[in-house]
Amino acid sequence: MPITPFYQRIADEIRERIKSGDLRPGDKLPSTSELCTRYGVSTQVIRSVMLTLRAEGLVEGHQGRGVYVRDQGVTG
Amino acid sequence: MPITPFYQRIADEIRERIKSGDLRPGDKLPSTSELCTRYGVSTQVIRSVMLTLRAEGLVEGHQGRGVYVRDQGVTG
DNA sequence: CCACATTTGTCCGTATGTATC
DNA sequence: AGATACATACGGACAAATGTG
Repeated sequence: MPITPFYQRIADEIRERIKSGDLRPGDKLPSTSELCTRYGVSTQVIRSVMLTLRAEGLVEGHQGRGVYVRDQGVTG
Repeated sequence: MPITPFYQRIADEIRERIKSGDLRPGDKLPSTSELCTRYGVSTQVIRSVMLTLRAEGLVEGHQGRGVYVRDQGVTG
């Protein structure tokens, strides 16, 4: 049984929080440094998480503001 | 007008090649080091490209073998 | 089965740019 | 002007799977 890498576990957790409604559209995710501290990983791992979640259309990042949960099922 | 980052340009190019049929399901993409040399970027950039393309379901990587174009529209 | 090269996967540390507050 | 915060990129290191000889 393969071990799950950090970036995937974190992505899974955030994805589940979004799908379960714990995190709703418009909600702001914790900052990158906050997530780094919380999970004990580097910024690269968090970047991988956000890259994945963005590609899936679940979140969108804004420089200087933060990363926000998108309205699910909305592409524009 | 924003400049397009490397990882996004490379991802766009590969994505277009897949959607246009230039790269077909089952085709093997060039190796990571090959792409690094070709585009003059680091492995991290290529990793970001593959992470994005994988999240989009366009390709799938296999350790020791390579990255292959997936049958589009097939989830399993 | 073992040794080796190849290739993808994962992670760390650091630096710089740009946008927001 | 400064602090905060996301975005991009480089370099280095090690693990795991595969194919070849």
